[in-house]
Amino acid sequence: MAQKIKLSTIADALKVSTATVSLALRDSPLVADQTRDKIKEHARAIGYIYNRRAASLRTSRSGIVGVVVHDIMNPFFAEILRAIEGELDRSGQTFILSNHYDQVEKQRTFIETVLQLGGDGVIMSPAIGTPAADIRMAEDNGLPVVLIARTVQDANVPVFRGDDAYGIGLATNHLISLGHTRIAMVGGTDQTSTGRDRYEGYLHAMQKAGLDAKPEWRIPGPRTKQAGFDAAPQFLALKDHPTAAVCWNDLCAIGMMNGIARAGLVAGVDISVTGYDDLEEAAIATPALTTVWNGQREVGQRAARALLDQLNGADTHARQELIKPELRIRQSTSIPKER
Amino acid sequence: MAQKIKLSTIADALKVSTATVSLALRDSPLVADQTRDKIKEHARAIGYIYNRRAASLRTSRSGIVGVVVHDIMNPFFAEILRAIEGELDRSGQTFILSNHYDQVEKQRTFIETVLQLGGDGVIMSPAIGTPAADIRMAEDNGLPVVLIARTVQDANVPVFRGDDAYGIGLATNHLISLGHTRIAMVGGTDQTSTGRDRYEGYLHAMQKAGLDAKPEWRIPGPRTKQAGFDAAPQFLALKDHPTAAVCWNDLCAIGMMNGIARAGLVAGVDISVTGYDDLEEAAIATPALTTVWNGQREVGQRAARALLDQLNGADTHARQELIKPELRIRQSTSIPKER
DNA sequence: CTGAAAGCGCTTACAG
DNA sequence: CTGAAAGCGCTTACAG
Repeated sequence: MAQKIKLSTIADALKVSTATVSLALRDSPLVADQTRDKIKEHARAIGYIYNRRAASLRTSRSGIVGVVVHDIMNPFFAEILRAIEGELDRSGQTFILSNHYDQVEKQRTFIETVLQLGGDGVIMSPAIGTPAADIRMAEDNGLPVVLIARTVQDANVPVFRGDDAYGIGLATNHLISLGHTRIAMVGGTDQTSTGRDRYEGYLHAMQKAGLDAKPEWRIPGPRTKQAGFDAAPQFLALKDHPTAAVCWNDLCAIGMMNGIARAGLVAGVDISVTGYDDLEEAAIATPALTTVWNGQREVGQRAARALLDQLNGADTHARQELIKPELRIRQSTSIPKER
Repeated sequence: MAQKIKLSTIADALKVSTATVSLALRDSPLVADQTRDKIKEHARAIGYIYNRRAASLRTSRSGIVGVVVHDIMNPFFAEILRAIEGELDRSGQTFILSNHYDQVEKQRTFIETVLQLGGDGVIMSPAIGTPAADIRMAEDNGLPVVLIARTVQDANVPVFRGDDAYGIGLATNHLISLGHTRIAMVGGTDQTSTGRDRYEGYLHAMQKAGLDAKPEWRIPGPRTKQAGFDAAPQFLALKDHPTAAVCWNDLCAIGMMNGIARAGLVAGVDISVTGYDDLEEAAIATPALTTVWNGQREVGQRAARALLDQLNGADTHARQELIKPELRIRQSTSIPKER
């Protein structure tokens, strides 16, 4: 590694000032075309690398956006992240990513890091138990925050997520219309807005149809394939043998379908199962999963755009945008079959 | 957002110099205990945020590590990333992440970004067609590179990956020992070292057993669930009806098992299928997938540690570390059944 | 143990 | 259209 090349290296070689070089490299109209071309050409030739730390120290804009979610291994978040990446890329923003695994402490550390790096903003799916104060802390230090997927009480920032109560209603009503009367709800936790909203939505749909949603029919917890798989025996042993399961998400549903298969039953024939999210793999699961499209791409795109708009000075008032979910009927649901 | 709080804010308030504050905050033994405590206490009280850009401009160490892989949505990489994250976290390093989707150009842009941010190093699974020059460019600019999963010809840097030829041999030999003689290989591309090595390993195992590996039995391409799913009809229509498929990875295998189920056949009974990687979900697939453990966690941990060691001045000579894969026998393989 | 001063590599008014 | 100079917020020799 030779001598570090900086603006002044170019300036000296070309007998101009660093100010001119700086402006030229950023295509300022203040610089004569000829001068600019000469400078850019030389910079490329000697392999100059722009030092963003120095620039950002001066301008206090870093081009960095922090993104923190529960777990990027979860395809639900991965799909959102892809959309965010696409948007940020297009604006030349770099993003730093972290999982918080629903640990408030880890999330706090991450926000701190973004602040230290002079980040321009943060997009986050808040960890369970995130206090509004954590979000206010970021904003007080000039770091705008945008929430995705989950809400935080009293945090006065934009939120982008699906309409959970409505969406789970679509799935529940679909099963009811097929003739199911004993429908269980599997997965999700009351500790998140998403978990509460979906359970409420299920209860509401059942009540509206005049059906009894027995408390025993709720199996809370599962949010992963493994957990859904493990919950299958529990579901099958449920009192009064429900003929259908509304699952909290696709992962839980796919896992449970695998668990049902292990028990010698066939999902979509013996037991109807619905998912939630419409992950890419929902369509190729066996059987193909009836689920609710939850607009991951929409959420990611809109959240990123909202943040970018805000960075560009737009007045992004704290708004809550609910994406309208849509039912996707496939093979995992059918008319009830008594066991 | 009030007045920006910086070192000198604290220094002024406490009638000490910024040098003392700087040293105190970093727990230098040069500072008297009393002074240090007073400074740290005050810093916390007024909500001081350390400006890493400024510090790193001075020290030329940023605490940032770049990580770039094909696609974080791919659980194979996601599992590696988790391990990397764990290691970096422990050393207080932040990582910025990017997908290159096998586009050399996107990968180059990312390396450029890491350089601009003054990153301390890069861990990458090189995109198809990565020229050694791209890696040399990073190193020439003081950015150490560590490769994972794939090799780049003539790039003189550490590589951590599984022993592909050996691993695929385990799967192939397992099928042979069950009595299969017509075994196809599905998925993977010749454009990566991984793809070539696994195909070679399969050929080698077949030859060693005196079996004919017909070129038609190779279905190149699939690396995702969707692609594996789509390849199922093609496999089932193969000349001489192979009774088993060695798949290039778990995703392809799981997708293909779903495709086989759609065709009314049962994987693990009518057709034997092996995967590769032993992703978390391999064990809960239906049927549970016989596969080859590929040490994702090992790869991630060792790669991260190698980089950290290098940052701490260790002489990390360019070495290639092959993790020894292990066979995991489950339900998707059985004795051959003629169709 | 503490302080004064220089410098990391940029950008931005301000002159000319 | 171009240049000289100050300053972003730290850290690091160097004195004392």
